[in-house]
Amino acid sequence: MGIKDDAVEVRAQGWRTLAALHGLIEAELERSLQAEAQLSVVEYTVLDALSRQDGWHMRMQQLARATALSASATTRLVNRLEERALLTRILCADDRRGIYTELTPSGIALLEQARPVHDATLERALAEAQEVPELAPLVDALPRLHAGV
Amino acid sequence: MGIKDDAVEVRAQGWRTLAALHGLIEAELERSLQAEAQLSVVEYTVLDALSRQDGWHMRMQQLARATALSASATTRLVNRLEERALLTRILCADDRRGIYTELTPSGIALLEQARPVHDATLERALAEAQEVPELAPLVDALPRLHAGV
DNA sequence: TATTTATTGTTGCACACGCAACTATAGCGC
DNA sequence: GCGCTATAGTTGCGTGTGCAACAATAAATA
Repeated sequence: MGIKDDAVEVRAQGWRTLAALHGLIEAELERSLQAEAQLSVVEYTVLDALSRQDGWHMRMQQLARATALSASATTRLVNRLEERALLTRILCADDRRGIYTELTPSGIALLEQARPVHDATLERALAEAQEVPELAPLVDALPRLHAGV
Repeated sequence: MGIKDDAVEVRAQGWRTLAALHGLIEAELERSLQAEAQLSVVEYTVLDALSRQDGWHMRMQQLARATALSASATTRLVNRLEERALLTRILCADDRRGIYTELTPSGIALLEQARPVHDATLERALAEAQEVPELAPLVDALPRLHAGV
């Protein structure tokens, strides 16, 4: 029973660490992306996800999953980006309920401007987190996940 | 240069994995805690943090850090919990700017009711994440962080 | 002591979010 | 073909959030 309780506590602690690191990184990304490219983190996530998609288009629901957002939030997120002409909605031919989104040249350009900012901030945030004893082990573990790639 | 670019991409991918897992877990916790204890995740985080604090009181700023929230959001978060009589504000004697927060008996009771829900949901969410190829490596790495405890 | 500067917490405001209800299209059974 | 259920996306509404400006107290400096 002691062993079982330990497992619970270890999970809880792992979750707290994960949440803390996530909060720290997201806050820094939010600031720098907002300052350098007028993009929020989710907005950047959308542009980035679209750019890494074959053919550069995704359905609303895919975007919702990629951003961990609700359907309604995704609609408005796409609205904002479309109003700024960073992407366009494209009606789906075979399934007339579906809507594809696709980056515009402006969207690609802004993404290419924002990506180095994103990457540099991420590197800096991880370095800072490295200094926090609580977070350091997770920071170390992170690059090992996809090291083989 | 190829090596350096790889490091950037590995970091980005690690961050995407971290964000995805965080989003998945938080969404499930949000639902179950709301349903079973009328608590949001941050609200639970506050109660939990207070319960694990010596003397059971923390300053606003500590809470802000523990929840990765802004100062203003923390003020209102404490307002909500205080209105529900789950915690109380206590003026700091030595530093009259500071304000301590302390769990009430109701707060402790609700936390004790919510904690098993939280822990069970966390276990379930991690098990689900385990099934997602993208997330599995991180799920595996998580308990190793504090395994020695 | 008087003045300036830093720190702690709160409030006005605009905005992004989730939930529930809605419309429109697709797919299935008869 | 006709209904029924499921799915895709949008909109109304209430609420939680961050930023900037603020008040109150502490600490530093002269």
